[in-house]
Amino acid sequence: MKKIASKTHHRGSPSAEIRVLDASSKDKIFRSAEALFSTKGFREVSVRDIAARAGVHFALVAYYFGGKQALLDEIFHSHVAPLVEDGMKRLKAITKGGRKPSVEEILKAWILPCLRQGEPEEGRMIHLRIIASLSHERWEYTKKVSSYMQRSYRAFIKALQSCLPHLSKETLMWRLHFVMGALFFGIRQPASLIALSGARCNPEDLEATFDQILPYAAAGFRAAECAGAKSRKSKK
Amino acid sequence: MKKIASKTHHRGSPSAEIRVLDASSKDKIFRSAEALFSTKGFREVSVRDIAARAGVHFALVAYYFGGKQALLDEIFHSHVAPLVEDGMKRLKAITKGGRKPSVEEILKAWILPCLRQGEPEEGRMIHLRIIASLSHERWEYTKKVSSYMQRSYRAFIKALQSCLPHLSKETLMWRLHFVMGALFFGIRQPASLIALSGARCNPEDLEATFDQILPYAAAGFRAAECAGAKSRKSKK
DNA sequence: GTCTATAGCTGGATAGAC
DNA sequence: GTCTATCCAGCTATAGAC
Repeated sequence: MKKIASKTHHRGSPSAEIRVLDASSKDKIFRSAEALFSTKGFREVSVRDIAARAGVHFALVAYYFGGKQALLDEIFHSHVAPLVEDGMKRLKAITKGGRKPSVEEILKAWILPCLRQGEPEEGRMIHLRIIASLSHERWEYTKKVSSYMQRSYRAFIKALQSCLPHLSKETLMWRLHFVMGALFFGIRQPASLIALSGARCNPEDLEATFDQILPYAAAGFRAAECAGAKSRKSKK
Repeated sequence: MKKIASKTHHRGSPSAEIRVLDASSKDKIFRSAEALFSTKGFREVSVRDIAARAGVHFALVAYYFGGKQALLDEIFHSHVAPLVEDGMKRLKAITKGGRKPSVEEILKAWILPCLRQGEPEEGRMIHLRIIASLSHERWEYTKKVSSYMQRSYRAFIKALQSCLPHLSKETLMWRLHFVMGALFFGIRQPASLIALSGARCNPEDLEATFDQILPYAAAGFRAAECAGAKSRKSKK
């Protein structure tokens, strides 16, 4: 409603990058849906809620996007794709010319895109919450996120392997999974830590989250392989 | 339908501990609801689904439990309370007589109740999924979990503090939060790691999860305090 | 204790007026 | 491009028959 320098969210138009003065109804719906989905998830939010928050009629959701599900898909894509791109870009930057980065550097390149470092404050929280909350809700989206991430995920595992060669690939995968869990959980459930810590820690402060998770995760990655790791790779 | 040695799930009856041959309709509904809520969440599951899976008529849900929400509350309570109890018991056991346990021991006491070590296999996954999925869905339940956990949480933080005295309380709180995130995420979204790892790691294998997370988290806890931790305790 | 029937609500989609 | 009116599906809950 106030700031209107918005990216278009259409995958089909690579030409038009930034379109100012685009606070059309369509745009308002899109932003409203982002905000609501990110806090409440998909099922909890009705088309009517979205329209109400955007100040438009709910019929317009179907008119512009084709339906609730289609709207979600568009939002989802617009958020996941840059995540992967940014991660790959950062990884390339630190491995340029065969250079071997430290664990910290690699983790930083993995974590920062999740926290959308560099983006304007207003959209950052929404962004991660979308990913966290949707992948927590709908199985299809977990699958989608995973398949989107495959490429960058493999590259990161490879990088980690070359700087922690004594660890098995499986262990590295587990540990990277733990990092994602810590990030997503913090962002999806800030209330939990806020309540338990008596408001002394706040996961909504993304800088603090980063400062805290990096040394913790880096040290965790450097831990020795656990005893039974190889013997029971996948028991089930 | 097969094994019927079930605990009663009524908080009001502390006397009757185990009641065999209780595979009544009420019990079937309860179990069915546990299974469905744990995999799909609350909103995604209808009373009709629950009844269908239990093989009874959907009207019975209201008859026995008073409604969908009340059923959920009962399930929820029956799962969270033991979690806290078990954690406290384990913590007491390792600190008995003023003994100072290691980080590993403390974390073990925190993690194992979450994974319900010692319980029969069939119910373990359901249990944690209930907590993870509900606290991801409804804000009230995050609040409820938090308030239930306050007591044991504080005790654990205190124990950690006494064995890692160089770390601030805030840092310990962050790190314990990361552990919970890793656990919950793994259990709620096993598909994610399974897909990304090409089925080489499986978070549904709770023993593997434990083996993997313990050395990782313990090493993470031992990491030095991050530089900016004190200065920007809670910026926001 | 169990099921039928139904009331009453919410929400997504759409045809058509403006 | 926007809104009205309406349809229809699916849900919870409940009164009352068996």
